[in-house]
Amino acid sequence: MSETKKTDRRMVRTQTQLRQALHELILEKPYERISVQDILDRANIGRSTFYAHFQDKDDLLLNSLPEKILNFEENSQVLVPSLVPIFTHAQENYRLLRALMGSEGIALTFKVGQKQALHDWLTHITRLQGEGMALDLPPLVVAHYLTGAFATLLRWWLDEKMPYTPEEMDVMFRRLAMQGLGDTAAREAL
Amino acid sequence: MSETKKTDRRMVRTQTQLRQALHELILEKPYERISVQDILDRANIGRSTFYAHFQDKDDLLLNSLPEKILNFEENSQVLVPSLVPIFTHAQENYRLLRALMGSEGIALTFKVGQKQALHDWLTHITRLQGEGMALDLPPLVVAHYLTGAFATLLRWWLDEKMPYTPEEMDVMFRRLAMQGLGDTAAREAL
Amino acid sequence: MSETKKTDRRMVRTQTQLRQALHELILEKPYERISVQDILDRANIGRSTFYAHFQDKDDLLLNSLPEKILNFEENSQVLVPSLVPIFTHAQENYRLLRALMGSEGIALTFKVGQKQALHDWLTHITRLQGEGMALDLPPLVVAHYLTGAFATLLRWWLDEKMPYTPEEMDVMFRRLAMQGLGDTAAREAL
Amino acid sequence: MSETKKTDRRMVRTQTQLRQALHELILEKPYERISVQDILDRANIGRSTFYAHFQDKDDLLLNSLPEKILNFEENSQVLVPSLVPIFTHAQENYRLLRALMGSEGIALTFKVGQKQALHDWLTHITRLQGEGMALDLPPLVVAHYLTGAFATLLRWWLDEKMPYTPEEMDVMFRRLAMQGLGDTAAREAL
DNA sequence: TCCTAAGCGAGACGGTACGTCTTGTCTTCCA
DNA sequence: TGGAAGACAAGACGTACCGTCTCGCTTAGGA
Repeated sequence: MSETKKTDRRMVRTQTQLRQALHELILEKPYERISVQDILDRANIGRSTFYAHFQDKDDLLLNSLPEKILNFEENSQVLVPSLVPIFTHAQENYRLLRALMGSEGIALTFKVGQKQALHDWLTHITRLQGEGMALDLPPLVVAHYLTGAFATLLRWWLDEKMPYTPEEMDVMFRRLAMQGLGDTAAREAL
Repeated sequence: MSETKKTDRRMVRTQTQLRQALHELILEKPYERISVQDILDRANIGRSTFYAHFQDKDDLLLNSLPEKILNFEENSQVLVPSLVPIFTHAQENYRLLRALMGSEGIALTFKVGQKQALHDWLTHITRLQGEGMALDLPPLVVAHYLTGAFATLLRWWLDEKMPYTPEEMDVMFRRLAMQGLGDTAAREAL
Repeated sequence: MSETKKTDRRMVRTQTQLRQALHELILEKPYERISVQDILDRANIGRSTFYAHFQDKDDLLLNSLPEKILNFEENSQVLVPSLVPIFTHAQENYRLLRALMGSEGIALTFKVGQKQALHDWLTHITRLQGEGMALDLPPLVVAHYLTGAFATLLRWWLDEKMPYTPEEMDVMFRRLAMQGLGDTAAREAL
Repeated sequence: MSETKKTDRRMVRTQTQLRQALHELILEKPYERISVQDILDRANIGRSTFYAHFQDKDDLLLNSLPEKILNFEENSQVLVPSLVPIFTHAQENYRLLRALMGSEGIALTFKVGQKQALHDWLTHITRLQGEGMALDLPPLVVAHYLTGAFATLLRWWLDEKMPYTPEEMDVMFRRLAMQGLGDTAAREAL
């Protein structure tokens, strides 16, 4: 039943070439300084073909990146699920992500990823609430708090050349998220 | 000792005009679509003059914004000081910040602000540690965690047209930071 | 002996559709702004099919136009034969020719037509000379002179929406060609 | 009181460079195959600068050519003034005109030149009529007839590498224009 | 009647040029 | 003498076409 036409395969190939070319270029020079023409030259692709497939250099970038940067396993009762897979995934794409650091490319990537993560987390929290979990803070606030903290930590971790293992990061993050700083440090009331 | 020459005053005036022009334009159209020429036309300033004062459109923007988005009072023993002044400050600049939302302008602004906040917070934490506070997590991790969460919440708050008062935001944030979600929600171990 | 295969008929049909489509489009917009794609869309013809039949848009145009714009009756002893049939012919194709006016299309058409006319006229003159006619000017000069004058007049006549009848045009042209302006106007020597 | 500003001189220089570059390129390859980019590269001129001065490659061409291809001395009582200066002028620009031959460039040039010539000739004829000259043909017809014949002859003359001297061409043309072919060849009435 | 080759539509593709836009530099003019 | 004005080089952008090509579908005409 494989309905893949020859034409489709050609298009997939074209897109792959473009993605590949962009990846290579990202490793070579700052994302901002990569022009569409650079990509075309590298991929041996015509200009119009590029614009037939992608809107933008940015569009291609997003299409080029791992589909799901964040990937929640959605059946647990835990409010903050393990983030090990995510850190591991980032680790696997380390070279590319690192090369994007500091450029608009990384901002774009994280913007999209964070949005996705936010949505997932919000859905998760809402579901748990529906299943009877008590939560005396607005879910939106919690979700933004968590994703913001997480995205920033992830970014820092990559920036600093991954100074901890994914497991260590996960433990630290969940510790902060679940217990806060109170046990450790605070001696005053708020 | 007042060494303010005529020339200086003129230069201040020029810069003010440019700032003002940018502010107006930000309220009119997306930051990305504002060209240097737009600013020059609005301010009745010559091109070379602009580049004599600022490197960039971005440079002008950063110069145009409230100097300190984040401003810590640095004498308390509290790990998470009150954030009310910051929310209030943002509230006062609401129109401008709102207009920047979604554009690269806000990314830039927050990038700078967050960096500043990170530095302040880190200094603060380190000082407390020096004064004997126990903290079993790396200060860098904590500082990034907190600033990331805070910046994201602030951004969301502005995006959503400030659905809570500065005081409410402050309470919620500190609650999450100090106690985490554990009391509320978690019933399982990690 | 009719060797017309079905296949041939199919091809004729395709070419006719293309010609027809071009004609329609010429009446709708300037020739330069008609793209091959426009023609294909109008004719419901595939791109490759077009290029199997014609080299060019121009090729199609020339193929689309009345084969002989100029048509000499070749037996007379008159140096300048009646041009009435030509004007009449142009009159019949008036709408199309008019629509082409001002565009490269008309230039192309007249270029081809004038070339044909030149050749015919030159042959004609040479034949007359061979039959004993005295002519103290180079035939090439005379032929270019006449065709140039004629083509320009024809063009003007179409441009001006045919302000005279074909017969009037013919009389005036032959008058100028045979007698020049001398009788009328010149009082000085050259 | 020479009011030529420095800025003006700079602009003149830019335009001259562009003209010069186009001239050179025309001598090297067909006009159609010269791209704007070619001109820019040759002239060391920026793209935007080009479009600030000229609409088009064509615009530049027309600006590049001798201002007046046809130049009537307007005080004589002669219906067909001497064309020697024009042929001579063409002769001086022979290389350039020759290189343009066959391309759209020459079509454009002659189109503009012929239009100018037509206007001048028409004015001339009309003036003579006003001064009492009898002319039993419509001036428009005469003017188109003459300019058409002349332009075609000029083109042919250049095409054929100037087989006659300007004086010879002038004599032949005026002979044809003033006396027609009648004396020579015609034995029949119209 | 079947089967094979040609005509054909559809449209992806590489390539080229276009005219627009913006940037940052540089030169000239003017107060 | 320093700021205003603005010409300029540079070069990326997204659009429009072009002519080539590959692919299957349809169909005619010979076996």
